[in-house]
Amino acid sequence: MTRTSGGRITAKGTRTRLRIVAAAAALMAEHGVAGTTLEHVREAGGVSSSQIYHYFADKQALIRAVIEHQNDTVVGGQQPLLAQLDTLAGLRAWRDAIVELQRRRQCRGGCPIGSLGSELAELDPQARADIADGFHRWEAGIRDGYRAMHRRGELATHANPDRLATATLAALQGGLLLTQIRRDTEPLEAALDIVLDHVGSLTVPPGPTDR
Amino acid sequence: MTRTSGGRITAKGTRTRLRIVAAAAALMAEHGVAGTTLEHVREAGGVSSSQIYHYFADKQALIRAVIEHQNDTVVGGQQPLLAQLDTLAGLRAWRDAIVELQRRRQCRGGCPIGSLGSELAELDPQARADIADGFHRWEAGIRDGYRAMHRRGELATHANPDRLATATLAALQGGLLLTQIRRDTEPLEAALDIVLDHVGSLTVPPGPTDR
DNA sequence: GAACTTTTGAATTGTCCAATCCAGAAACCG
DNA sequence: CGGTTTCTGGATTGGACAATTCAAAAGTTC
Repeated sequence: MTRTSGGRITAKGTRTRLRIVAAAAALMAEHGVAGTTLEHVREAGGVSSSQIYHYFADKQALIRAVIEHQNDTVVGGQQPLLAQLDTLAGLRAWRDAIVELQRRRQCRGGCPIGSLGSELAELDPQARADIADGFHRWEAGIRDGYRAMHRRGELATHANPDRLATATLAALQGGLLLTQIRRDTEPLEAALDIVLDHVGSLTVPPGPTDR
Repeated sequence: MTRTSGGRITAKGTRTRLRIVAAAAALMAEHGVAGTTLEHVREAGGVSSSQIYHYFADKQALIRAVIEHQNDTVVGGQQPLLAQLDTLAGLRAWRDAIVELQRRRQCRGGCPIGSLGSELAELDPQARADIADGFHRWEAGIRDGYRAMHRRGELATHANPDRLATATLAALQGGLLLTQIRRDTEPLEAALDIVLDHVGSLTVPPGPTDR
């Protein structure tokens, strides 16, 4: 997408570009944007300085490519789980998968998107907009499940699926942050559980008719 | 606290030190740690380079002083509101105050502590620990209210006040982050409301006896 | 396979910024 | 007041790192 100069790209070039972005994304997820120098990227990606500048105008352009990459990876990566978010059991499975992932990571590094957002929001307006976009896509995935439940009459009519989705994503982000800071999955679990419990309390049992 | 060399401090020195920390804290809250140079601090605080290094060993030491400062300011600053968190009305007032504050800020800058945490967690272990401490103090303030309600029998016995407090802080942090990224208080409101609604649903009405 | 374009490596430059130095002013203490 | 310590200002240094340059290698196209 972001090419320094217009023109075609060979298959090899595409691979090199991807290697750079992937390396930068991994490093930035682990050490933050400020903690990642282009020298680190060079080393981790096995590329030289001029290659980076061949594909990206400057560091800012690389950062934006990383955001795009994370948007695709994070949201795309949990697609199978998101698709099942239209039942309480699906929500619980999603919760468990996220908690388990953080546990395996030893709670290091928060959300790849959230961390970027926190670091760049007041520094680069374009980056902020790109990250907002990623969050919207993510939230949409969650929202679809709630909407389906609502449509099927499994959620109380007074429940607001869209607002519920926003709150779910917020709880996830906050839970991830606290979990990262504390090096303990407890906050993440507590944050998600309260949302799921709340959704549970809004659930209309299929057996007896309402009221 | 963090002096370069042991010795006494005059009243003037204390004021200068505070001026440096306050200026650094404000700048870092607005532009992030990486976005704040010591030159900015110098200018904003009206001090010279040597003054900063007279009171702090290096930039890292200054950052830690800023964390301490924010811990005191943020948690201490909402003490009057936190003290009233033992009723549903008090919780609502707290929620409204936070939302109103973000609105006045035009949703710029997230939580002063949370932002520092996200940026420093993987960069400086000591900073991470200090921030964890601030969160614990904050959470304790919230927890006290829930515990009081629970003790008075206003919360269902099966409710867990400590876990509720953790989830509340997580929702707040996540809400602040999304609100910062979206430049819209909606996510913050949704995140806090779902928690308050949940607490409300756990509330035992004072009139009729349980069961 | 020849002409052209894209891709790559290594060396280099320029800038920003953290950190240091030192000399003089102000404050403290007998 | 005289000696000592703390505090302050300005100028400077050193290093890290983003960004540039250029020529050679690999790849593409006809």
